[in-house]
Amino acid sequence: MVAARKCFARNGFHQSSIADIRTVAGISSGTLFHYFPNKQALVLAIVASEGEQVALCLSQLAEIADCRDALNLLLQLIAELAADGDANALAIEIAAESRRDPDVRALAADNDTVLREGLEGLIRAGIARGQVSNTVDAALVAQWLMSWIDGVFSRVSVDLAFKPMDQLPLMRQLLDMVLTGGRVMS
Amino acid sequence: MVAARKCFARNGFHQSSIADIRTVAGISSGTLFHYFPNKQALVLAIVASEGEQVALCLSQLAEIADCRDALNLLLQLIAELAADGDANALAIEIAAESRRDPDVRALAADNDTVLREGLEGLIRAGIARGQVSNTVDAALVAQWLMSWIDGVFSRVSVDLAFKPMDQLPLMRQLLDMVLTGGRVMS
Amino acid sequence: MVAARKCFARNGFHQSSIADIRTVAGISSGTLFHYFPNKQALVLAIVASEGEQVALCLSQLAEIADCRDALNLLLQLIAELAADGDANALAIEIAAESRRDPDVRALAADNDTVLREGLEGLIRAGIARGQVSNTVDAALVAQWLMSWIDGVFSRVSVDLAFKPMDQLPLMRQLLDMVLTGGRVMS
Amino acid sequence: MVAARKCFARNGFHQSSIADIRTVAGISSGTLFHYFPNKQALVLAIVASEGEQVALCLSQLAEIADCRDALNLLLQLIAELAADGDANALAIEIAAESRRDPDVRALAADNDTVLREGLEGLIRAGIARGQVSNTVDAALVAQWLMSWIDGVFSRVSVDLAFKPMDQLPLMRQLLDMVLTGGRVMS
DNA sequence: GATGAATGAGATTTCATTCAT
DNA sequence: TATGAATGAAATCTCATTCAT
Repeated sequence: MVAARKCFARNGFHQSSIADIRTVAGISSGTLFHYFPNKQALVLAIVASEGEQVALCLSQLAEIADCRDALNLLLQLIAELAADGDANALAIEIAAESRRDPDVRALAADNDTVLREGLEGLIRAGIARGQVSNTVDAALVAQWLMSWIDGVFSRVSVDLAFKPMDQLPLMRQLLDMVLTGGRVMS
Repeated sequence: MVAARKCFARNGFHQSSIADIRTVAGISSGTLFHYFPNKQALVLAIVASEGEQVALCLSQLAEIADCRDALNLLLQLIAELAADGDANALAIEIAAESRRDPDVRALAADNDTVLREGLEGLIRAGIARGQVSNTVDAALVAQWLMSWIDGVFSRVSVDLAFKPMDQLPLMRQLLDMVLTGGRVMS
Repeated sequence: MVAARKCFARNGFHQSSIADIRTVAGISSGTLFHYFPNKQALVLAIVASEGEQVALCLSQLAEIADCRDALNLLLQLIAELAADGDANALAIEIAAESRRDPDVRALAADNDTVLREGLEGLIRAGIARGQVSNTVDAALVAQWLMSWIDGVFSRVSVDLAFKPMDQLPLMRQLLDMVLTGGRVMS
Repeated sequence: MVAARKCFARNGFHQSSIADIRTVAGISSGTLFHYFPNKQALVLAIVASEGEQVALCLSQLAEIADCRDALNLLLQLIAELAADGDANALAIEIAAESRRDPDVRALAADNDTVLREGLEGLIRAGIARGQVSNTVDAALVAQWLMSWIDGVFSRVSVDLAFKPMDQLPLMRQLLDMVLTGGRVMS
């Protein structure tokens, strides 16, 4: 499955033939279909594993006492992950594939919901603990962060000059301001 | 070709067969290949036409006297465009295809550069006219806006509950703050 | 399609690969699938063409003035057809395939009904014209003849020593007796 | 193997995969191939077991004192067996497979010969005992009965409205007449 | 210019069979 | 004996592209 990941990241789901994958994996086609009933199952397995990583990452962030620290760390993790070619490529492949395969879409939407609700949860926890202004609309801010996250992944892929890390200071200040509430809220 | 656009938006570049396209277009395969030497040319033509729309849009924005008005309008146009299913789908298809086909990537990168430099130009013009703080890093802000734009397109596609328009007030305030300079700059 | 017939008769539907058929037909696989969307369609086309032959044959028999002459001729035609290797082989293949593929079964059942009702019609016409005893149960006799017809096809295939023609005199006498009515009816 | 029988009857020899059979049998493929060297051996074993049943049935019929009683009983047994879905399906599968696999054909032909010669033997015994006219051509009548038997199996499979039992009275009268000799012989 | 029949390489998937454990 | 992971040949079907008409 690690081989499939590599192939898919490099060439995309539909441009990676079963022959490519089995060659990289060093197994026969029969063996491949012994473990995965069809190519879609392979794709779904990879989407699911991405989801597990998201969940794992969120559970670690949730243990950080200060909500702002947690979110700042998240921004940094995203910037790092976006710079990882394979992770980035897979994210875009999954987005594209979601448009066609309803099963992929469902799984990807689950992953997405986990992340978004995780962010929302972090913010709410921050409000509860008094670390974030109680005028903040947690759902809206979570959506805003999700846009940025998706955007960073996209940018890295499209614009070779884009360095996620360069965006961090600006985003941190904006996030700080948003969480502080004040004039910024809708 | 409007038929190809429809097919590509609906099913993706690789899932739309020539047969699909020629059926929707109501022409024979021979005729199709008379106008486009191969399938890739069809894809490139569509990517190019997207680019023309971007350029057209920017030229109109450049004529607006107040840089902030222009950028606010841009935010709104993006929010509207992202909500258009076909435009959104095509954007994602192009992003995915760019990862494999260098010709597509080159063309898409050109489109991207046009937009990014257009934004940067708007901001610089704003600085020159004194509408934007001269402490603002135009390139950085343009990149930040590009992230958000890409992110909004992505969000619409992934999260059915996401409404681009809901994000506008927040983004407008943030943009305003960023352009005003002050503490926000890196 | 004549090539497919040959292959199917020789090796059966599932033992004839597309490659076999296209080789015999002297065309490429692409061409084959240009005319038939899939292998099943090829099978169905052949089953349908068998049905047309049955209908044609029956329409000719229906024009014979004497019902007994018509039925006697039918017995002879069956005996001749059963001796034709390809026709015989196809009949058995169709019977076997009908057990699995509902579409084939439906078409084969149609063919079968046409023949059975044709026989019944011949007998009823004979009764109407006074050529056959009006104590005869036309449906039952038609069923009996159908059994014999199927049986002859089967026998030829299983028992190399079986000569359909040798059975004709016996069957003609039995048929004559049945149609004459008398003690024989149920 | 009872599981294989079930699968073969339901789906046919070539449509039943080894995986199907071993699942129904509740054993592993390794175990299956421990007992049967290959799939063909499984088919042959089933064909052979059919033959044993035929032989058993005949030996019981041979013990009946009156030849006509024995043959009448046989007609009834056939009508009952033909109505048994699995037995019927297998008979057709064997007929179809015989056309391709010489080993199957040889075994099936043996079974067939046993039955035909058994019938012939019953009739000859009847002649010897004076229960059947000595003008009767035993071989020919046996062939005629075999045709009917095969035909009944085929009819049941093709024509859902066909009830073997309905045919019995007619066949019994015809058989009676044939065995009595007289005008009916060739 | 327009057509659509023909091509054939290549894709996914199945399945009988083997063999190390 | 029993297992089931591994094999790889072969099957069906797709599709971008060509070219004679």
